[in-house]
Amino acid sequence: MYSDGRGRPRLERSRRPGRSAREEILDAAAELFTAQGYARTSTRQIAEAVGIRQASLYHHFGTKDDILDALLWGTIDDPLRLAGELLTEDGPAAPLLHALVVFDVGQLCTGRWNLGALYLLPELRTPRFQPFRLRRGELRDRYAALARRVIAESAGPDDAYDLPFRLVESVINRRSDGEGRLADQPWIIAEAALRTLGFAGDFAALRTLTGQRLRLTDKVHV
Amino acid sequence: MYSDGRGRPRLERSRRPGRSAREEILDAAAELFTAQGYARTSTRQIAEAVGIRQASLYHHFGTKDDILDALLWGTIDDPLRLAGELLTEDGPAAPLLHALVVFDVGQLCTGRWNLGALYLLPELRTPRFQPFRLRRGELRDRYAALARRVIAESAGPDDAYDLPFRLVESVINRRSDGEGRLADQPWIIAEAALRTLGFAGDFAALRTLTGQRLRLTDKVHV
DNA sequence: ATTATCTATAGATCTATAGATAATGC
DNA sequence: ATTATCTATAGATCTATAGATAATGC
Repeated sequence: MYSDGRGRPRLERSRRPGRSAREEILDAAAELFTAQGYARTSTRQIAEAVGIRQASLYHHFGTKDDILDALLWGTIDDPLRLAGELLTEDGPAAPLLHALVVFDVGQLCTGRWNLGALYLLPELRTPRFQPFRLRRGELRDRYAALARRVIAESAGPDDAYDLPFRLVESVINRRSDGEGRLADQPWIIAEAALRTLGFAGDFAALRTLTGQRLRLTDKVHV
Repeated sequence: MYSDGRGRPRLERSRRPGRSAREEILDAAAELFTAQGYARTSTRQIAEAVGIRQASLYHHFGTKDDILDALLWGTIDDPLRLAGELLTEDGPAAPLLHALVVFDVGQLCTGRWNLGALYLLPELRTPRFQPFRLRRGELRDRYAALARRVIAESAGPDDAYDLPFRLVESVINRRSDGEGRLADQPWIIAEAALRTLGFAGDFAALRTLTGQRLRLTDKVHV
């Protein structure tokens, strides 16, 4: 890896966290894209937020949409892998879905920027981002698979299988609207997701179970 | 009202529904803004979709964002008024919230375009659209007021008051993702909203009640 | 006279490329 | 030699305005 002190010096001191110029750019772009949207954010604005010249961005990213693409992929890996692991487990599905929701909402709520807002950008509907859309569709499918198991166990409504995923998405809007204590959201949403599926078991027990499980996987994954 | 056959003739025949040029423009802009977003839709594209020249738009709207503004206000009036009326009613709150959700989701699902997607545009966070944001905040507050009544009646979770509104919003994403039978959504979401509040009553009875109520208000409002 | 369109364009962007420059590494 | 920055700019937009034109209404 080259990057430390190589190349012509910048005119300004860096203003961003991140070990490399690439990370600085991603941090600045994340702030601007989530706040203003993609189209309204110019490459000049991103460069200014980093403390470099507009053209210098193109040493690290080939095009503007490569920056958005890099941000998007960074958000999907962890929940997708966790969902895949949980699906392989036997036994009651409610604790599995509970843990997935708590983890995913936690990630959406605690990030430095509201990266989930990137999923709402109209640019994502263009062909450029189809690979990402497909990958996110896989995550939605895994939510649905877990949800169907919970419905079967709880004799819940057959048509509710998509709601847990949608409830998780809803925290993006909530965070954009600047509402509520975000720290509570994972537990609120996880409980609500199970309720929509007809689950009426012991939520307090689920909370402790999920707490244990995520502390465990924390060490492995995060 | 002047407009029929007055003014210089267009070069092309109109391609859009709508009695006035203004309505044609709004229809074209609705299609393009919901599909591509606001920033990526040029005034030239809108004009082409109508069958007029780009500059002719400015006879009907002062600026591009006046077009978006007009679309937004057209979506909020009916649900806001219905929510206000329902809040004045006494008796159990569950049927009131049920009716509001069914109506609102129905409107979001059956429109010619997915107008709810306009709420997700990053441009809405600019000061230009603050009046609209405030108005939509009122609708959210009315949902929350009804939800709190349902929670009190059902001994549900105190922190779930925002979820019905968020579940209604979720059909926007669902429709954007092109998923599921939209005709079912009002009933699915209304039931789910009540479940998140701890309501465990007779959903079949609620469906018939809401059916009657909305057929009634249909005659008055829609 | 009034209205709704048209043509033409000013002025302000914005992305990406070309090529120079100032560091470090070998 | 390699790297990361810089300066300068081409080329392609896009919004909104100015002013002409072709209808109808009075």
